[in-house]
Amino acid sequence: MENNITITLSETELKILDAAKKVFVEKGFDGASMQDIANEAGINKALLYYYFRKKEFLFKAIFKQALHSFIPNLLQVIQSNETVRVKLKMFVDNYIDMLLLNPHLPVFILHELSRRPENLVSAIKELGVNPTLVLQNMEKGVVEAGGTAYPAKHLLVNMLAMCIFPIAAKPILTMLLFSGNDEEYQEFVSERKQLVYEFLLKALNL
Amino acid sequence: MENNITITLSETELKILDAAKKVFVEKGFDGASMQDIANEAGINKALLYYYFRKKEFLFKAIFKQALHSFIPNLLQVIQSNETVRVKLKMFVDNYIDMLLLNPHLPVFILHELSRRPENLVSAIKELGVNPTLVLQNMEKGVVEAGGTAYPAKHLLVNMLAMCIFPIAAKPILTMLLFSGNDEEYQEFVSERKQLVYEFLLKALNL
DNA sequence: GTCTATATCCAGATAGAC
DNA sequence: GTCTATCTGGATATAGAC
Repeated sequence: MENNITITLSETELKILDAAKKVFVEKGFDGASMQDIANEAGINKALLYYYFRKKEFLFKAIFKQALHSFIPNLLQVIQSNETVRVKLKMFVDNYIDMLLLNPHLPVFILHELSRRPENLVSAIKELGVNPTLVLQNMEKGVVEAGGTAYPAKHLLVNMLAMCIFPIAAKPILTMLLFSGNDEEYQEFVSERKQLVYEFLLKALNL
Repeated sequence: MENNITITLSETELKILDAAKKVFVEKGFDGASMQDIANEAGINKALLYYYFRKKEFLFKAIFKQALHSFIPNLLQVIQSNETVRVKLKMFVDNYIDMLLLNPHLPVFILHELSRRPENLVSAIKELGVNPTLVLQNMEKGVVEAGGTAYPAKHLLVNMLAMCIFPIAAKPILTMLLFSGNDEEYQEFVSERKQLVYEFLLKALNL
């Protein structure tokens, strides 16, 4: 199973990966052209093919990275020795902060997975994440802290939803709730770090 | 502002719109080809241009429709004479049911809006939805029913998030939580109609 | 209104010079 | 390794016959 090797990437290869990440995440696989990526990287288009041979291969390299950020390292937070409250706060804070830095990430991942779910099977395996344990810990942790039992899968989805959706739906929310004012939107999302946390506490009776 | 007219659409035009909806919503603007749409409609490609002149025009017709479904008619539910609890239940039930029938809708809307937010301004105006009143009503309704005050905009986003996200993230959730078993995923989403409702009640102390 | 044929363009991909 | 030049296919879009 461990057929990975570590290689040192050249300067150019790094430039390409950076550029490809930016372009793919913003435009999606179908909307991005190899010319776009070459321009962004400041190199010749043929070089892309020299290093990656096909658009698809370059894309897969990017997609894997992106998926790793998107599926947060729940294990680390949930399996830590903190109280449930602290864990929840840490998770929401860190995840929303990460998403604010990568605002296009959610829509990119959701769109590409919806177009080509096949990619997922292999990618998930490489992640090595098994959520079952995490879920059991969550549910037990809540009850032991005196909270109300709530199905762990639904709780996890609720948490992710409340963090991810406002980032994914930025354009429509900015328009609908803030008349297009971007600063108000940013402020709103920052507020959510505290408000989502409180919402979860109340819902779980913690 | 009212420069709309009502026209009767021909059989062929309806076939085209149906096909275009299916193809665009599944593949996105960049991923869909006019040939795809012609095939789906069972007609000649040139006919598409006869009726809509440009891919973009055909797309806009579809997008407008889709946006209307995606921004639910909150007004109707919220402004009704029911109790807050009933309103919440009705909203979650109806919205999740609609999304289950249109599983690609969320990602389609989010992706296209993220690619071309310009389209939004005009589309929103045509919707004629002003959420401010709705929001005030929600907040007041909760407090008057004996619940805990919670910022209405955040409440609205939480509700939408918990309904929309599990549909948008179907592939990854099916894989991560149900080892790829589709029926279990479907079952899970149906359960949410009740569980999201209860989650909201508890969080609002209702 | 509906079709066939075709023009035009652009994107992915390769060949080969340096 | 990096570039220029080029091939090839497929996509948008139009012309014109029926």
